[in-house]
Order: sequence, then structure tokens, then C-alpha cells
Amino acid sequence: MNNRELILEIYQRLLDRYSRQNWWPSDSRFEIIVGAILTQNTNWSNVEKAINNLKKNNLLTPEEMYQCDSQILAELIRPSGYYNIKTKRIKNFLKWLFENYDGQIEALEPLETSYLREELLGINGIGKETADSILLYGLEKPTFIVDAYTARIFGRHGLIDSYWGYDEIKELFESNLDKDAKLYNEYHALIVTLGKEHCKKRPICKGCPLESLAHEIEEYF
DNA sequence: GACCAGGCACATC
DNA sequence: GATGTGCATGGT
Repeated sequence: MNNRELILEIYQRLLDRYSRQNWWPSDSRFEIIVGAILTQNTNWSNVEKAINNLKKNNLLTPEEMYQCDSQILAELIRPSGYYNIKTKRIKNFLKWLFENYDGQIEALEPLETSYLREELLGINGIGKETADSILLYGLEKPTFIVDAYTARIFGRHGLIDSYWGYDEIKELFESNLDKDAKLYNEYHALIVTLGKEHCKKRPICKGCPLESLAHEIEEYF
């Protein structure tokens, strides 16, 4: 199998095993953006606690959150961990949104994907994965998200070497798949679902739907 | 108690 | 450019 076939085969197996994930669970684009920052290196169940706190306090709009005192905001998102730095990151995003787009998330929709990605990367606290999560899940732009699981899983299957950078891995997927936001959405979600179940840092893959495909099941980071 | 989770920025060499 | 460290909570 060549890379393209392997990438499609893996997608199909994941879909067969786990079915559609329908990410990102949320009530609004803004909630997705906030969630993308809160979930940085953090378990999703902790993020849900933080999001619920924000909902209870009616803070899940750009206006309300921008006005909100940072100490209060930090206390509410505390369950998501790194709460002080994440407060700053959310405020940095909002400052950018208000200074450039009048606080309107909708104003981002017509912008070109690669331009918007660069803009987001210019905000302190938003790196590549967070920017791509905002673009793909928040704004339905076709951009592939790479995360720790992606590198680990596809490294084990010989498609990626450990020295590959984020953009190289992203390009591997984008050049072998149709430029389709819905497809990228499902694929990333399925990778995370698989990762949670089978691909923790320990290289144990018993019962993994990709078991028979793997030819490099060894420690890979 | 150790390890991990849907990262990122910054310091240092 | 690569490598190390701080940021912090909650579940297993």
C-alpha cells in the first residue's frame, strides 16, 4: 500500500470501528474557540467543567467575556488547568477580535484560510494546533489538525518520521485527501478517539483496529 | 504517588 | 534548530 491508500484505509477502519464522531460538541462558534484554548494539553472532561462554569455565568459571548475581570475568569476556568495562562490567552484572542473585527466572529468567516491562520498564529497563546482547531471546528475551514496522537499513530505505521514537523505532517494528509472540511473533521476526531483507547505513550495496541496494519509497533513519540 | 491529557511560549545552548 | 522548563487541574 502506498501512503494515499494507507491513509484512506486507516480512515475507513476507524470509521468502521468508531462511526462518526460529529465533533465539536458546542452551542456556538465562540464556545468552540474558547474550548480550543482550554483543551491545550488538558483532558476534555476538565474543559467541560470550565465551559459549564462559563455558561452558568453567561460569559460565553465575546462581549461578556472581554468585559469580564481576569481574576473572575481565571477562577471559573480553573478546572481546565493552567488557568492563569489560559485566561491571558483567551483575552489575547478577544483583544485581537475586538481591535480588528469589532468583536464579531462572523466577520472571520469570509476570510481566506491561510491568511486567517497566519493572523491567529500571531496571537500569543495560539499555536498551530489551536489555530487549526479554530479554523476547522469553529469556522469549518478545510485545514487538517495534527496532534500528539497523529504523530504517534502514523509514526508507528511508518508514514511519519520522528523528526517531521507539524506542517510537514499536515501536508501529508492534505495532499492525500480531498480538501474537505467534513472529512478532516471526522478524521482528526477519529484519531483522537483511537488514541484515547489504544495509543497512550505506552506502545500497547491489543485490539487496536489498526493492529494488522502496523509494521513498526515500537516506542514512538 | 506517578502518569497522563485534543499545547504553547520562552530561555538557553 | 534542537532541547528543557513552567504552566495546573482532575482522572486512573
